[in-house]
Amino acid sequence: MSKDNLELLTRGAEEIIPEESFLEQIKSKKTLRVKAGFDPTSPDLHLGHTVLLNKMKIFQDLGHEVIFLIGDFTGLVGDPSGVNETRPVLTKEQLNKNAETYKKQVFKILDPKKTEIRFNSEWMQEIDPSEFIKMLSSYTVARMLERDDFSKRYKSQQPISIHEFLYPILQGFDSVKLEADIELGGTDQKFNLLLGREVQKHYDQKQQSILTVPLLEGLDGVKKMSKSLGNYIALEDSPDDMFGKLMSISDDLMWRYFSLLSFKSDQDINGFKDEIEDGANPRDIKFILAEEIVERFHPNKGLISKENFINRFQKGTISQELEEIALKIIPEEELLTRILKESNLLNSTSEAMRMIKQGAVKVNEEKVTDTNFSLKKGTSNLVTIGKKKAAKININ
RNA sequence: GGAGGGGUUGGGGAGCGGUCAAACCCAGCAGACUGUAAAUCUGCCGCCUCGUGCUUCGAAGGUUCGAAUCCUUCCCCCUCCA
Repeated sequence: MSKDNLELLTRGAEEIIPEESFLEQIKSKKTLRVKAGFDPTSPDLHLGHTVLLNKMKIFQDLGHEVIFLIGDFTGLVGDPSGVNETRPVLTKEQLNKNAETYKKQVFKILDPKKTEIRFNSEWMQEIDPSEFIKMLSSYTVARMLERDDFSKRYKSQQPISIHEFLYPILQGFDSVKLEADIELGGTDQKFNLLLGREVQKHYDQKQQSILTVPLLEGLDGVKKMSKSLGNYIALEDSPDDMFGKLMSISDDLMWRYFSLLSFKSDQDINGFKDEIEDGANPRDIKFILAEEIVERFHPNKGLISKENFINRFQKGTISQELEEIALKIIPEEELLTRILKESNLLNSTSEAMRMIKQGAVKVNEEKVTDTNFSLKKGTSNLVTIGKKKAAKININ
């Protein structure tokens, strides 16, 4: 194992525990079993997930066995990490559906031929009660309560369901079954990952090392990227959407994204920083980031989406791929306010009234100021609302 | 099982008989500025036929000239005691 490879593996990692045994494992040239678990709770993968997936890919490229574990059984329990209340339990059908979507998406990053996909229901469903008890005896309530979110909830008398204690242990048991040498996870998983070591020890197995990666901040730059917060970039987003969202992040956040998402070398990234110091426009550097990321998930679309972006925002013109809306009206002409609502560009005529009053609406490049403005039957009009919404509306 | 507290417009949270479409904060949206942003400033932020119009404050009734505010019943949440 060369020094470069080690750097690749540890770059961007938050913590490696215990560091010594990790280094030993890497240097041993043995093929390692590297596990990362995913809760099949959210059907869409976003860039936040890719921080971990990229790390898995690196292990994979270096010849290690990467196990993509789908926690279809533990999903029934619900991971209490970082949550201050009991999570709702998902139905079996929901879990299965989500798992399928996961599989489809991870191979945008991982090499399908080198990835071992496993479901923990595989062994959890078979487990017999005495084995189950043995497993649960691997950890104590007191130690479980050491965990931050549990202790907070316990102290503030918030409910903690018994089954929530099971989750970390089950996850640890997965490591036993898979004979994991290394487990990867987000920083919020630290407790669970460490507990895996305890469970392995309980089963007289060699303890895994753990490597945690930071949680990627979402578009707002503050909260972690998540679907429920709406600050995410999904792998399934269109190239233009993806590019636009990436360009909308703050300059500060750009560096975070560079280090966690880009495959550019530290040297390159530092070079970019120098360029900006020397007066380069940070926007142009952000272009590089956006293009790389879009290109990764939509091959050959990076440059096109960049051009679309420039056309749309920089030159103030609208890209060619406009949404076309056909609208039928009965009278000879119809109020623009109603048309905006009918076309679903806006939610209500009240909103349309406001937009017009605020000078946000343009028809065929002309700003509309009159709330009684109408469009005639048989015409085709380019309507824009603010900077983000635009459509060609054909009225018949 | 017993005793209290509460459900307000996306979230948080005021209001506690008229001046309430409902303070304030956050989120969101628009305009200005700019380097796409961010930050900042300004405005908006229930619905429509845009008017001293209409429908909202857990639900249904009731008292009143008038209710988010008072009464009754119901539903739901929380805390404390057991």
